Amino acid sequence: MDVRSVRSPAMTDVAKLAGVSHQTVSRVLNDHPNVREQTRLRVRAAIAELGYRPNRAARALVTGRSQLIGIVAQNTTLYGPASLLAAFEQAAAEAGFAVSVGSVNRLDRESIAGAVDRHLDQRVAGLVVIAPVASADDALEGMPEDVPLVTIDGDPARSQALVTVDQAAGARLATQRLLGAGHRTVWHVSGPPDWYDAAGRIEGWRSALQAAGAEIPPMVAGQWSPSSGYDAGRMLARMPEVTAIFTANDAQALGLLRALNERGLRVPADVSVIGFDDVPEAAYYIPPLTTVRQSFHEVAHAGLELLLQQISGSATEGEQVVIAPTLVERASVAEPRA
Amino acid sequence: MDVRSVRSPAMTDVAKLAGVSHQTVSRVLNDHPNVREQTRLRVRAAIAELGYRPNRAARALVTGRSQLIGIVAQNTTLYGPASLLAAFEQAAAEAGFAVSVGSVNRLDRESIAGAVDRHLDQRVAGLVVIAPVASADDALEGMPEDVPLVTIDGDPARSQALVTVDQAAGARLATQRLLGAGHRTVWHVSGPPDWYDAAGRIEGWRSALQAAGAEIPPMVAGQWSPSSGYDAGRMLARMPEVTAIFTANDAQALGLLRALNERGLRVPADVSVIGFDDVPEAAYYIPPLTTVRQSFHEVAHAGLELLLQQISGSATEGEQVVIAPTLVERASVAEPRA
DNA sequence: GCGCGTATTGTTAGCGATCACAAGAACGGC
DNA sequence: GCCGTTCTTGTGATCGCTAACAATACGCGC
Repeated sequence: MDVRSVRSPAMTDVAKLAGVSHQTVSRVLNDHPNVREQTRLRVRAAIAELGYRPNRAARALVTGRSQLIGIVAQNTTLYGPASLLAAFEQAAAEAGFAVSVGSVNRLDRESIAGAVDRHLDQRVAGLVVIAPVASADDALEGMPEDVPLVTIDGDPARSQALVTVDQAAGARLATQRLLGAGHRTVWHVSGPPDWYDAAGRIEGWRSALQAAGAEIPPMVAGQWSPSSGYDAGRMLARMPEVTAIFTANDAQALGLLRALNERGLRVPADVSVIGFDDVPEAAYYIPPLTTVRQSFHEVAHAGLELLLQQISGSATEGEQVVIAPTLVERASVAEPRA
Repeated sequence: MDVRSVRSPAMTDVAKLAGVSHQTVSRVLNDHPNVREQTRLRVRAAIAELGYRPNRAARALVTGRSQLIGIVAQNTTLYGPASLLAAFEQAAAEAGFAVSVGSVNRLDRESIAGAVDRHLDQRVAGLVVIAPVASADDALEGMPEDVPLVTIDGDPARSQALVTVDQAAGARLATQRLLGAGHRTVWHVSGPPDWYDAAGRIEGWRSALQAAGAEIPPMVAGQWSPSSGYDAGRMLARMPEVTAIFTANDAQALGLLRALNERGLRVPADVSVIGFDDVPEAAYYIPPLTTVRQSFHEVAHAGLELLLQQISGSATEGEQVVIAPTLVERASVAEPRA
């Protein structure tokens, strides 16, 4: 009696206590139909009494699948990826899956492939890859066919399961808002054009101008960083004809706002600005930033659902989900001065 | 010949190809000493030829330990936690470990315990818990003794392995900088006082004032959010005697800057401000924010090292590591007006 | 009463690694 | 030439679970 077992209880211990075979315990655990209600209860009681928890490694060994979902993301320090990651983790936890992260520093083929490989090592049940540039998509080319895969932000032209945000629609929203306020045209500080997101926003901006019959000014090519917004701002501040600017993200807008401020230009009185992302700080920029919000929560949920469908084998081939962004009105847009 | 095996190769396949027993393959894989060099090479070649990768589930089953590290964090959307997570993931990957995240929404006992439990289910090799408030520490009380555990930001009074940033030192740095610029005293907008970080910053601020013989003004209690900085700013802006403010983090400082700006106060000409965190955007606030930087990279590395020591059994009892923050000078500090 | 289908439970055989132990080879000392 | 070490390799059991199959019980129709 005094000799307490050091190791945690296994299925056979539960079986012994409940007076059944270990297989019956397994059936109860996996909700198999053909178990008598009374037996099921007895097993449940034994499980509770022993504080038994199934050994996932053993299960993974025999089924060949773990309850782990791998996620490959880049630069998870930034607001966007970090939010996506958090949303994913939460959604997965609700579905009984754990999430293993593999962040990469660069989005080249090699880095991505390495991260994917590490996850495959762990025998993940499925894989989510955030592939915002073509090179990341490319790295997925040689993937084994049999592991469920969902791509986020990837190339819609590929036939994988994919979740994206309709960047062009968001850009159109922003551009139309500025045109609607009476601006003759809208300037755009872009993100790195090899990113799908940036390309989509450029396209949406262009198409909205075109549809409105407005002049299409040259695009100012930038990066995602505040510093590139700052640089663009210094340049645009010298051009009096610039009265409305749409930036590819909020960080850029922050830098832009500072550059305009330094040059003595007031936002929105002199220049109107719209960003993209709706980071938590955007409401406290000077002035509060009107911006486009993309719901990472929706993206994560849609992505997980697609993945779970594949895992359970009920997947429709190459399904794609597109999430619509929305415009968040704050105080950085006004009519142009007469 | 044409019948290609569907399943991935196992150790016995490698053994057969190399003409040795599976046990010898295992020895090569685990770098056991007593294997003849020639044999080792033959096995390595066979491994490469088959593209063999060991099955972690099988290994975990027999050893009782996975190559997974669990990490419990709150609100991983914020810059601080997100950075810590990313740094940890990277450090762990270098050491051959995968990282499983469990974010929690609230820091109460129950949430933390739940996240810990889910990780224990996965049979993690070790656990990192970010425990910035007492309730999180409390949740760790009932933890099984045998799983390696490192706490980040926890209570130094407890005897666990712990990594913290010396918040008080950082606050002293900021306060002394402002006093050094000639301000009679420094006001402080605090974080939620039940957070260890916030408490440390309050204490450092107080002690620096005390040491300098400066008057200690009432503390303005805030949250971590920009809105609380904004609220504090609106109040402080009405008080002409306020010339120097130290905020508990950069997000607060952002809100504060906007409130001051709205009231027509210039920073740093009228009021000097120092923040805490050095978020990437801080350099692009208006004006660029002088702030205190804590190196998440160092924290993560120290934490992982402590954890790996425990996992390998070479741990010194209850070791604690303290990381020193540094001051980052920008443009939000100046001498007070005469 | 016999046969058959269905619900419930048990038995056995792996999954793919590690561990403990044993066996054979090589080598030096007497 | 025999014996005891040390180095190297192999054998068999085992981890805790699920899958496949077997066995038993029960009910029903003829």
